[in-house]
Amino acid sequence: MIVHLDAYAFFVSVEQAENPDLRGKPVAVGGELRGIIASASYEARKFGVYTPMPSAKAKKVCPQLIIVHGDFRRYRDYSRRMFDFAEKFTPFVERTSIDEGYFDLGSNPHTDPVTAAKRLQQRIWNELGITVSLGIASNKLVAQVASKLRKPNALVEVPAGEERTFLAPLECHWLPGVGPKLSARLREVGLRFIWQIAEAPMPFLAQVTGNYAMQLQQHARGLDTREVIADPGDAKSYGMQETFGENVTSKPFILQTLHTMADELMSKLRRDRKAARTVTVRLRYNDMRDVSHAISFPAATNLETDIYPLLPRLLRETWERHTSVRLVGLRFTNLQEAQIQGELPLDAASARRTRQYDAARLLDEMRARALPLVRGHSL
DNA sequence: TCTGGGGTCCTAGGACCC
DNA sequence: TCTGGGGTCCTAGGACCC
Repeated sequence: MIVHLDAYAFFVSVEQAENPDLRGKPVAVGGELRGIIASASYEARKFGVYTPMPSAKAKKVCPQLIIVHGDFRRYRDYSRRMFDFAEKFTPFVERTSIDEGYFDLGSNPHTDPVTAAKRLQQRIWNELGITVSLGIASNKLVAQVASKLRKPNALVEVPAGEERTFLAPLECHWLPGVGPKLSARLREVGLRFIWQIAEAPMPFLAQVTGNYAMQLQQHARGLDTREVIADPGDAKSYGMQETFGENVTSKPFILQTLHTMADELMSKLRRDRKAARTVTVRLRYNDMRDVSHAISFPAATNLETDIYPLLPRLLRETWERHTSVRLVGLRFTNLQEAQIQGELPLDAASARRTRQYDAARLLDEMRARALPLVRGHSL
């Protein structure tokens, strides 16, 4: 059996665990200026605060709302401890996000999944003060839906053989992969409930959802063959984006922002001994239109000398005159293991590259050591 | 006081190769 | 000379997830 764990209002729960005064109050974690609500307490939701609602609007719907700024280091720490508990029950744990994951209890016939899940739920509450919901089913998909069905602090078990019956009466958007767009499209053609997708003739469904139709119908019938993966592997891209407090029309300012982002991302690449082959710049204009441009190198890199000259060019290609920019983003994709010293044979170019790489890494390490002394705290 | 930030995956068209 | 078809890579955009 597979268990899906879903923390309830995770960020807010962590804040409440750290500061019990916040319990029982309308609390949200979110940004101030043009930010959005990332997590809202049960009390806040009663006022109509939901995610991702603009913070400004949330404050309007619920004037007494306490908005806390997120502390992602703390959330990551709680997350790690939460999944450490799960690993005491089974080595087959797959984290899918900071507050969600699967674990497979299948192999041990002496373990009753429900009893084990209850113990885990209790333990997370006792030791972390975090409320989680758990879904138990024969596959990932059904376990995930089950865990989200009756939050908070729920434990929903779907007995083997009843997957399809369980999903049938739910509205389509409960299926993972059915977001606002597809949901609306399905409704347009009269498909409102999951049972209707399960029973729809395939040619009809294919007309509506294209190549996705087969998988969608499998899911609607409660079928899913994915396994719980203990090691999800490395990230496939590194990126950053920033929404400005006010829309920006200054190209130099945006270029400066891109440089800062590039520095940070290249540091991350080097730290993880990765290099990227593709760089993408994205602008979001004041009308919420996203425009992006990308360039690929013949070989992966993580060096300023390669990346910096590209930024003005990418910005120029993405830039539209007379339109102000609300967001700028930079992303590195097509990641590879970085080539580091000791690789043979070395031609002149790659030798220079290696020296640059070592110098850059050294600089990163020096910065990492110096910063805590300079600032009085570590990152 | 409209609409964040971190990602993944898919698609479609064009270039290019054989 | 006016033309096929398969394969791969690259780019831009978009849907979706938490």
